[in-house]
Amino acid sequence: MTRTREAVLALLQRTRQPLSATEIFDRLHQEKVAIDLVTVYRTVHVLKELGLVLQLDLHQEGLSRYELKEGRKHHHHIRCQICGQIVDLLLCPLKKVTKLIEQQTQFIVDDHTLEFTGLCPQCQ
Amino acid sequence: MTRTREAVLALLQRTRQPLSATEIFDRLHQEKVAIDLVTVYRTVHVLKELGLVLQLDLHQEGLSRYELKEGRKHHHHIRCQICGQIVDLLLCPLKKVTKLIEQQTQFIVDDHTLEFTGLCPQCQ
DNA sequence: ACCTTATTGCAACTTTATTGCAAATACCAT
DNA sequence: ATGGTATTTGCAATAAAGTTGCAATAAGGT
Repeated sequence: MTRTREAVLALLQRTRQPLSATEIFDRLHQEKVAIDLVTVYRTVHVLKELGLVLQLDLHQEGLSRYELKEGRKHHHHIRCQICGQIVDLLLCPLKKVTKLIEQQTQFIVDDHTLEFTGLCPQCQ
Repeated sequence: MTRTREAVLALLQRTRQPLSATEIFDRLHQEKVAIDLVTVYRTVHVLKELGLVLQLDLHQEGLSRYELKEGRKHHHHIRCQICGQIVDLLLCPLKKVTKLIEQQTQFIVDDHTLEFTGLCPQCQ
């Protein structure tokens, strides 16, 4: 664990929203932390491998976002199509469905992604 | 409707799997249909606007895929992590959940994406 | 056939992400 | 602390997906 990685981790800890690589880069530079964009990519990759961070690929965003996994329960997201705000959904209705799918398709399911989009209260 | 657009549409009609822009380009060229990659992108965009085609952004693929919407019911997908095969799931367990989310978050939900990944019968 | 409008191809460009390599930093044993 | 090894970082170059501007071509109506 280097100071650069600590800085990325600390940023993710104090940020509610899942951040993209560019956002991590920009925010750290605002805080006078010198970090290369390549290092951001490599760092989130390492943190993901270590199981500390989750990678999110939200529909039609065309980029990856990263959020802290540490101590968080399995959850999903809803994104506002106007302002881009991302809110956590502390539910998952897919346990039974997963079993049904395994029966119907003969796949072994090992993951799923679920995301909602819509209009947040402010943008309605 | 031009012959180029007909060719893309016809390809999507006879293909089971959702295709990426590059795949559409490659397959049409194999069939001696001269089409520019840019035109593929513009065509699928138009077909999407017309409501004929659905855009899929599957998790961690890093590209968009397109499938025919025409006459198909709302559905989701499961993708094999080994061979990349994509199979349709003719179910959607999210109607009640959507209402719950609208109550909890005050968002107006207008869409969702749901995708499963795992191992297909052949790759297990 | 003619004229207008929409579509296509080419080239250049944008954005997100990855790779190679040399320099800098962290870690460990002494 | 000091030195040596392995890891990490920054820079430059590159890759891949997708977009934009513009001139040339094709489509459609009268």
